[in-house]
Amino acid sequence: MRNNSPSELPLYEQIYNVVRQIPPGKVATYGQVARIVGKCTARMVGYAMSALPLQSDVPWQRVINAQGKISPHGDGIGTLLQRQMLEAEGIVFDSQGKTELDRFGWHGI
DNA sequence: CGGCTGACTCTGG
DNA sequence: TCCAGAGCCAGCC
Repeated sequence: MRNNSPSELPLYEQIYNVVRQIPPGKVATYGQVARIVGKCTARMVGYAMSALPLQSDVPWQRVINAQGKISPHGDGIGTLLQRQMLEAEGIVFDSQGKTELDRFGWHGI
C-alpha cells in the first residue's frame, strides 16, 4: 500500500486523494474536502484545484463551493466545462446555477 | 530567502 | 438580498 502516511505526501496530493474518492454523480464542497483532509482549509482546496489542469486524474469538477454553486474561475471556460461535466454525471442545476447539496452532496466514505 | 498568487467561508451592515 | 472585509496556507518565481 502506498504508505498511506499522509504526512509524507504534499498537502495538495492529500487533497487530490480525497477528491478522487468522490463518487460520480455526487459533489462535495471545498469545506467538506478540507474537513476530510483535516489539516487544511477550504481555501487550500480551492488553491489546490487551481493548480490542476482541466484534464487530470482528479475529478476536480465534483468540488463546488458551500453555496452549491460553481465558483467562477479562469476565463470562465473552466467554469462552464465544470457545469457540463457535472450535468453529464447526472447533477442537476437550477436556473440559479445551483445544485442541491442535500441530494447530490457527498457524505464522505 | 522574500514576495506574490489563488476554484473559500463566515460575519456584519 | 447584496456587498465588503478578514482569516488562512502552500506552491512557485
